[in-house]
Amino acid sequence: MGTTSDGDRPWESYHTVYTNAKAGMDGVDKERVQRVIYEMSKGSKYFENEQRKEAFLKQRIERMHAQCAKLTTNDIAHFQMIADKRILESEAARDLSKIWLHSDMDAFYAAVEMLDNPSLKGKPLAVGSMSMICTANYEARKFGVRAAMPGFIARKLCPNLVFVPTNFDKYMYYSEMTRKVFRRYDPYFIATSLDEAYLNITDVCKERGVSSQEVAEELRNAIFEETSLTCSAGVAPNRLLAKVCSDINKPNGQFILPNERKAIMAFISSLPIRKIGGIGKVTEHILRDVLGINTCEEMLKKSAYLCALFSPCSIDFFISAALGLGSTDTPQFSLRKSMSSERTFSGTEDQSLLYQKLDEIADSLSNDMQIESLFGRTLTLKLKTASFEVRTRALSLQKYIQSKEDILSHATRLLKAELPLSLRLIGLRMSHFRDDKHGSGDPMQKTITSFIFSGDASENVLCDNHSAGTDTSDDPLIGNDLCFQDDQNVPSLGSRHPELVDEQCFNNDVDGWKKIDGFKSSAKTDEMEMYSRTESNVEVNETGKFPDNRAVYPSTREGLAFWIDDYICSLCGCELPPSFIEERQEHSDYHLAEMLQKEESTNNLSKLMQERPIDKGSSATGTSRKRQKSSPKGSKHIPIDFFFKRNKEV
DNA sequence: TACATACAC
DNA sequence: CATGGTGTATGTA
Repeated sequence: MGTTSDGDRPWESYHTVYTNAKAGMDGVDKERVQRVIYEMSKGSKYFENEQRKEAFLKQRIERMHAQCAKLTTNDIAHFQMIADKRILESEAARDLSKIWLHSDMDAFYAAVEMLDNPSLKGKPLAVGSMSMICTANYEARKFGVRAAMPGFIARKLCPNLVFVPTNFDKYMYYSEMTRKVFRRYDPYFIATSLDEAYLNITDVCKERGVSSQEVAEELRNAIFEETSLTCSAGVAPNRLLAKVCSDINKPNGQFILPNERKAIMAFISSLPIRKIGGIGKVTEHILRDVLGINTCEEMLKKSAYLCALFSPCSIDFFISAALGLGSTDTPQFSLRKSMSSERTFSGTEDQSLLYQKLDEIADSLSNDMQIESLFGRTLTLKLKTASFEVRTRALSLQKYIQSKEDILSHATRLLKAELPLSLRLIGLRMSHFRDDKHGSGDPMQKTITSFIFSGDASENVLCDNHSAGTDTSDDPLIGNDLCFQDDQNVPSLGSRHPELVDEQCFNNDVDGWKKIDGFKSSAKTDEMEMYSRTESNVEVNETGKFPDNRAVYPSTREGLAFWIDDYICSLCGCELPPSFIEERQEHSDYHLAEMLQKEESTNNLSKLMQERPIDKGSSATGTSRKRQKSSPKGSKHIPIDFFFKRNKEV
């Protein structure tokens, strides 16, 4: 490893996240792309920081290498026994009884923009700004333009690149249309972002006596007919594999992996580990440089070394993935663990300016917390220096806070201790939320939430989703351990009683939601859509930002197709059994009132929000937790509680 | 608890 | 000119 050819071809040693091949990048002149990226980056503060990080990674790799070199034959035999045991245990837990479909929209944001403005068709398009691109269409990808790449570099690669700023309200509108289709195949589908979702199609296949391939074709056709957008799908016995499969024939394609161990092993064996969700640039680098691992098959072969170098958690993740195992259950919902707000600005050391930024961020965070009725007791200040170094400073309080004043006073103290500094980003995060059963009010809120959630997560509203489950989301970490993520672990958890929910697991798959994005894919990424705030935010927050979606796009709400299948609210996804007649009426009234209010105060949303923490139910994403609030007044009577499983809250 | 990392999207 | 924002998990001290 060392210095490859830094002298002759320096660009080869500058590795960025967006230089990996993804879907649509086949005919790209990779060397030219790499060279342009290097030339445009060289000498910048960002570049220097990347070099510094690479140097640390190199040291870490060398340490691990040395650790391997010290292993004796005996050590290796010992670790091999441990590895073999884990492999047997994991294999014994293999579940081939489910059929999961992962749906991934093709270049989602860019596709929506082209649909909205047909004159963009055929032109290379990037959604985002000169600083950052969220998604590029396939025309642009031919030039090496990709999500997560700064716009000014993309323009160098493709001088005729057309830029369109993000319009999240549009993406949410189209995303909702796709979710209406998903719901017909799996009412409990898991939306991980605006453009991705996991559907358990086991029952659909069984009940209709059709193959998973037919279901995938039908679903993709339905999405195309109803949205004029294309998507790719992957079908496999678990979510981890389904996700990998949806990338195989992208765009506008599908790949079905049968529920047969032999087929799975043949598929996974030659699969580059980087294709697996949870294995990112760093983990890939470490496994390749330290152990020569590039594929899942090699990961199994080197399992003894993995056991010698990583934590149990990480080992389980690696072994599971190498065997093609993954989560097969539908996760329960989980509660939000933190909420944050951060902003990048042109670097400055002007303290009054920095305190002003802090004020804005505290205000933003406080507003978001009010929307979900959250009170937290740990505040974390995040700083990024002008040289891109990131620092965090945390403080835990005795009492739970939410107001801008409380947040700002503590944040100011934290910041003051760090100055003087030249900064380019300031962020605030609150965590350790009050469990409050009713922090704000209605005791029922939570309950309801849970309900809601059940639906799919995502989407809707309230829900949060996220968490629970498993899959992918998280990642493992690397270091020396990573944890696994998904599946594997999950199996056990999954098998527990869903009723109690455990939440332990969390996250994962589901999560997507929050972010917005859509990105996806291909190997790593395709689009990234960044954004952030949850969908809900969008709705709510939009306030300031967008004009109110509904006014522009008839979102679901306007359609008022309130009760899907007679029990699922089409606006927020909440489920109320048919017998809850009164409650449903109230719930409908709530949405109606909400819409009316919004219209009245289209421009005052922010104010509105502050006054009523309620959030409109809608939002989606949010994670759970308090979000619930949404329930409208309906809560009055409703003992709905017992319908949900309630979790713990943490 | 505090902080740093990795990762997803 | 110019390299994002939100959330979760884990390791380590």
